Amino acid sequence: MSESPEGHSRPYDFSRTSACAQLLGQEGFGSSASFQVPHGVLPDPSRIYNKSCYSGIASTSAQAFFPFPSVSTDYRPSELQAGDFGQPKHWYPFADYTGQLPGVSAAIQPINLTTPEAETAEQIKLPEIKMEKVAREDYSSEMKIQQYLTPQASNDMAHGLFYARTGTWNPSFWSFSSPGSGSQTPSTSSTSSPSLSPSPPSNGLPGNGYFSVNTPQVVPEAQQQRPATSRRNAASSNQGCKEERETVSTEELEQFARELKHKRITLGFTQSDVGLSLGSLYGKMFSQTTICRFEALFKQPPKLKQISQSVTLHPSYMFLLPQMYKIERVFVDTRKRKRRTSLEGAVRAALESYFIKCPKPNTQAIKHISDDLGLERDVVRVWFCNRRQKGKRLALPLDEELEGQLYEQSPSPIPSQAYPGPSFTGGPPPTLYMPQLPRPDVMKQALNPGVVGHPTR
DNA sequence: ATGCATGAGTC
DNA sequence: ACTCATGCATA
Repeated sequence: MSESPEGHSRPYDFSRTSACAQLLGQEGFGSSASFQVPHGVLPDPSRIYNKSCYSGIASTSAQAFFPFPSVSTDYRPSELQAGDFGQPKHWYPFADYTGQLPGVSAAIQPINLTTPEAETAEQIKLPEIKMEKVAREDYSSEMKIQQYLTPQASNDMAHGLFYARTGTWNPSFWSFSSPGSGSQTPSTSSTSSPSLSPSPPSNGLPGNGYFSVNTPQVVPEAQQQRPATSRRNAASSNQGCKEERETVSTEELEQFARELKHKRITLGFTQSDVGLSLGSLYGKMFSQTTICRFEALFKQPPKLKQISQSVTLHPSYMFLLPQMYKIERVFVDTRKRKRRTSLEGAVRAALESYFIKCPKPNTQAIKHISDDLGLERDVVRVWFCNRRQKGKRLALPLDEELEGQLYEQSPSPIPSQAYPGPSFTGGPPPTLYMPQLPRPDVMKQALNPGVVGHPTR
């Protein structure tokens, strides 16, 4: 086996996180109708993904205070750039909003430092985070959201959540979360104040008003109870009681994931940004990995599902981020994580082969395998665990399409009788853990008994 | 995007 | 000891 070079640091890039989620939430999911993405509008994707493009102050701090107009402007930046290749480095997602065209430079400036919100942000002192890459040690698994509510936040919007700004959200999609929203017209303010210094709530900004959300406690995933019954959605019943909302349908969640992704990309944020920002909402951040899995449409774990549900139900939380963002370094990577083992192709194939024969090897079997392949027992054990997990993950989505016929009903595509060794065949063959749609390369080998006996040592 | 790892909860 | 949710590290 081989190991990866280094494996200890656990950096978390807090650099530009703060505003992100919020942005995403902000209007982003607005009119889905406008989600058309004219291909070709993104001549140079790298630009958007390139961190340098938006690592600057401008984007983050500024973004936070812009109620994007309609999504139709997505990808606008490209357009701008089209005529301004001289400034490839800066991609300002909201340039269009500001009404400034090419003069992008303007948009690049720390525009909103003058806005009330900005001040607030400063007071709360969130910020270093967003601008610079903070020391890697900043990896903290915990962050505190201290100011969930800005003082002013308040009242009128008390439970109002984001309703006020429903305009920016896609009514159809979010409606179920906004009691009053239904009646609102999406027009809103978004267009009203393109200025660089938008004013507070009243004008539709995701400003303080939204902080009224009381609540951190509303969100805790745990609380998201899901009334088995409902399938709910839209519009319904939740008069004012944001806390309990019923279950969001799968479709809605998928929709959410899609829009989240779309908006994220549109705004030039990374999955990490989203994870961190979301974290500020729930007191727990998520890794890039998790967000990635989430975006991958429903391969995500239930827990995240709940979170998305929460966000879906309480989109306004998305607005809270920037101002209250506060990360506290709780600990500085003290634990030592085992170095990641990198299994060679042949070994993997062998494991795959074993897996097919017996997805759930007992201790003895594991020992046998580890000996055979020259791997640590634990490595083998973990591999099997992960393999099973992977199998499920892959199987599930497919399941829906296939109506579960393949995985739910049949234990395994490959009869377990094949497992070599007396002690390995134990109980009934497990279900689900099947490598569906195996990658040819891997499976070919895996299915070839030959490799099994030839571990790479 | 995904492979390997960790840790909590559960059986 | 397993599942599950999630993260670090890497391809």
